[in-house]
Amino acid sequence: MYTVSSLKAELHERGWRLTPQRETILQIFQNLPTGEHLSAEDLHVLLQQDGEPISLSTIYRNLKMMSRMGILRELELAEGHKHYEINQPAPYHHHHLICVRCNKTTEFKNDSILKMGAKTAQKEGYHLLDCQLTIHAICPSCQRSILPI
Amino acid sequence: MYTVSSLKAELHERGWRLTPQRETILQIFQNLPTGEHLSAEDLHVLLQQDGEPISLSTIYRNLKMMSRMGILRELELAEGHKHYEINQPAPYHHHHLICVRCNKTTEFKNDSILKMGAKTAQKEGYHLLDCQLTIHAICPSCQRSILPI
DNA sequence: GTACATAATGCGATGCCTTCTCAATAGTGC
DNA sequence: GCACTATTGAGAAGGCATCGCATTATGTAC
Ligand SMILES: [Mn+2]
Ligand SMILES: [Mn+2]
Ligand SMILES: [Zn+2]
Ligand SMILES: [Zn+2]
Repeated sequence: MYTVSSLKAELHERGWRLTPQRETILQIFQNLPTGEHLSAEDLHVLLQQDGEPISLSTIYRNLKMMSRMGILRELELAEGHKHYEINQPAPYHHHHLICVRCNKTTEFKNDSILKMGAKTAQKEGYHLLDCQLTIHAICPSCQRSILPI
Repeated sequence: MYTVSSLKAELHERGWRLTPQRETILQIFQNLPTGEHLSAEDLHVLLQQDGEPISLSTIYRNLKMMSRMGILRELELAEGHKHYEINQPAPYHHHHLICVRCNKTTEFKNDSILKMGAKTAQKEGYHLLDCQLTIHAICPSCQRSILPI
């Protein structure tokens, strides 16, 4: 599991700083129940409720930074905004099946996909950050409904 | 290959109509060279240059509709806006390796991923539209540069 | 071919997620 | 503690995408 001290070490490597805001954000995602994903706005509200508010600007900046570092995963689960979750290695690593109509999201695991992704990145000389299989589909419930699009 | 008449048939099934604009958009994507992806704005400019302009609203509406039908794929290749390409079955089906710093995109094929995706969707009773493995990484060139984030 | 019902288009206005600007604050190394 | 400068917070700004509505035009029935 990624720790606060390893975050600090990685930040310092690049001449960056560990702030209470970054520590808080990391801890929120580390303790997030399986299957839950947070948007920037979700996180903002959650932190306000917890009594340790962080400005939306700072949240956006750090979600982006931590994704670029490979600590978080940036997911497109719904239209219009991103969702985030902690990026974990196998066997916790997983993928998403999304209904394009109701946005219902189901997680599933498949070890071989991460292996293939890592292999592909390595073959091209890339430094892997995240590997996500996203299945866009229509769920059984929405197939029965006669809603447009 | 998906044809104009099959588009017409699918639209009619739902009580929708085939318009010259929809036909044009489909043909643009069918003739797009391998590895090219278009944003809504790209498509808008391209059509204006070709002398058959289509309003941006109509482009947005139809890109979304055709993605929801499984005709096009909606891709997150860069920050801030979506890219589209035609959705093809094996052996043309492919995936994307993206550098998060310079947005360089490389396509790669892997038949087993689509098979796994189709299997997962089927097992859950979902109607598959698209299955995309996206690898976020840092390309060799960007690894050498000392750019922030 | 004509007429009708209504889906689709085009235009501008609007919405909303995200980024930007910049003064104030606060980590880090010495 | 001090200097340096990365980071934060607040509001303004940007930009992709959607909405509302009058107008146009497709598909169907006659
Ligand atoms: Mn997840
Ligand atoms: Mn492609
Ligand atoms: Zn659904
Ligand atoms: Zn790069």
